[in-house]
Amino acid sequence: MKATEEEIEALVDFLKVLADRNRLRILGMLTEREHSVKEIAASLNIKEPSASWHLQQLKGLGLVEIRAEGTNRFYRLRQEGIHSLLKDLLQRAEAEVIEDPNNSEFERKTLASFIKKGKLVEIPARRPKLLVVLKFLSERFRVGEFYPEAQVNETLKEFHPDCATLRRDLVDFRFMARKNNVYWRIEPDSTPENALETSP
Amino acid sequence: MKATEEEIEALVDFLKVLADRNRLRILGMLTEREHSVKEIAASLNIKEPSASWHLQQLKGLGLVEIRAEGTNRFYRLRQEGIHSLLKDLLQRAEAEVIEDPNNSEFERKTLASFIKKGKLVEIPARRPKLLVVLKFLSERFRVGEFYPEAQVNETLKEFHPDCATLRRDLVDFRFMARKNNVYWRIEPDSTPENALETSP
DNA sequence: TGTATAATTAGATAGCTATCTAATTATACA
DNA sequence: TGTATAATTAGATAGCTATCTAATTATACA
Repeated sequence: MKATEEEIEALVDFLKVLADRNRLRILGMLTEREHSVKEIAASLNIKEPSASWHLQQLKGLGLVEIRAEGTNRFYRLRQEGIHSLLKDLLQRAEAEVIEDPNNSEFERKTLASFIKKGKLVEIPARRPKLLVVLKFLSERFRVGEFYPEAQVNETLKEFHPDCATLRRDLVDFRFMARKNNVYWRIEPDSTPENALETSP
Repeated sequence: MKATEEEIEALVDFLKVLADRNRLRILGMLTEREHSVKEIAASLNIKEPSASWHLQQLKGLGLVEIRAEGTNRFYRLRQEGIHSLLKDLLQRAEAEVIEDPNNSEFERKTLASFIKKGKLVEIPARRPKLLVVLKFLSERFRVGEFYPEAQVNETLKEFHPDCATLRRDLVDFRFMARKNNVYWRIEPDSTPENALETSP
């Protein structure tokens, strides 16, 4: 991706406005129906000037528009597209970071539940789930490269403190091979013989 | 959309990390290849501790991972999915806010160039583009409702200070009708007779 | 074992922003 | 015309965060 400086500035402006708990809640409220400033302030438990300020931020991005009625000013979402924008963001925030498009549904769910914010929360006890996690971990290494044990440990420790168990499992379940304290990743379809041929 | 409080918190955390010029630039750099902390600091023209701090923020979201090599630590994107995530966000930030899925390509482009951040940057001189903009503006009013002139002006002023010209054009090009200083939107397929029948 | 390089951690700070209260503006209505 | 209600604007401030320098940690290599 080649983003120009201008694009980055525009995106930062956009994200900065969105990256606020109360403004997201306002957008959430407005997906249902229009609301006056007073209503919004009451719902968020903030004073009216604060609500007014947030709404002006959102208006600056063109996300909301105003309808005046007496002394009230009803704010509403500018377009339904925003609806899906928010929904998408929510889903992506949780999932996209972790998902691999090649993964099956089972693999996807397993990884989603065992890997949170880049950490392995627990080494799965159940064999099928363990295999999914080991496959995922093995993909942190490149096929064709050779890794000293210390480096394997360091990489695994990023995910879980018990790198020794993970390292042993990776070898036992044939995701990685080992010789003279040097490790390498086994390609899914490679045979032990092939792997040995390329060992250091 | 019904977002739980937890979902909102997760999304805010995610957006807060992304809503930073330097972190976006780092992600941009990492879409091309892995980089050391030193390289990133040099590119962004900040000191190494600052670069390190940004990378830790990104790591906290699981967006990047580390490969150690000697005293260097090379950071790389965690997955290609992020690539498309960023690209999407960029496009959306620009376009989605404004776009209407029903619009033709021409309408989409015209609106994208004339309406920036919810403001009409200029009243188009060319007839076809003017019509697109007028259609868009007319959609700010509900069919079946009647609007006093002051309210029409206020709504139009949100887009451009010269509300008088816009109001006149809306009537001249038959997007809206007017009687006794009250305005209403004409449905695309309604005839002048129909419109008069429902006038107040 | 000592020196150099890279990175991180600790601690300080400038600048930004979400919030508040008080004042002002705008509208409705008696 | 005066009063009440809603919203915005003005001005102040607490709290957060991106940044820096200095100190520490980790690794490579002579």
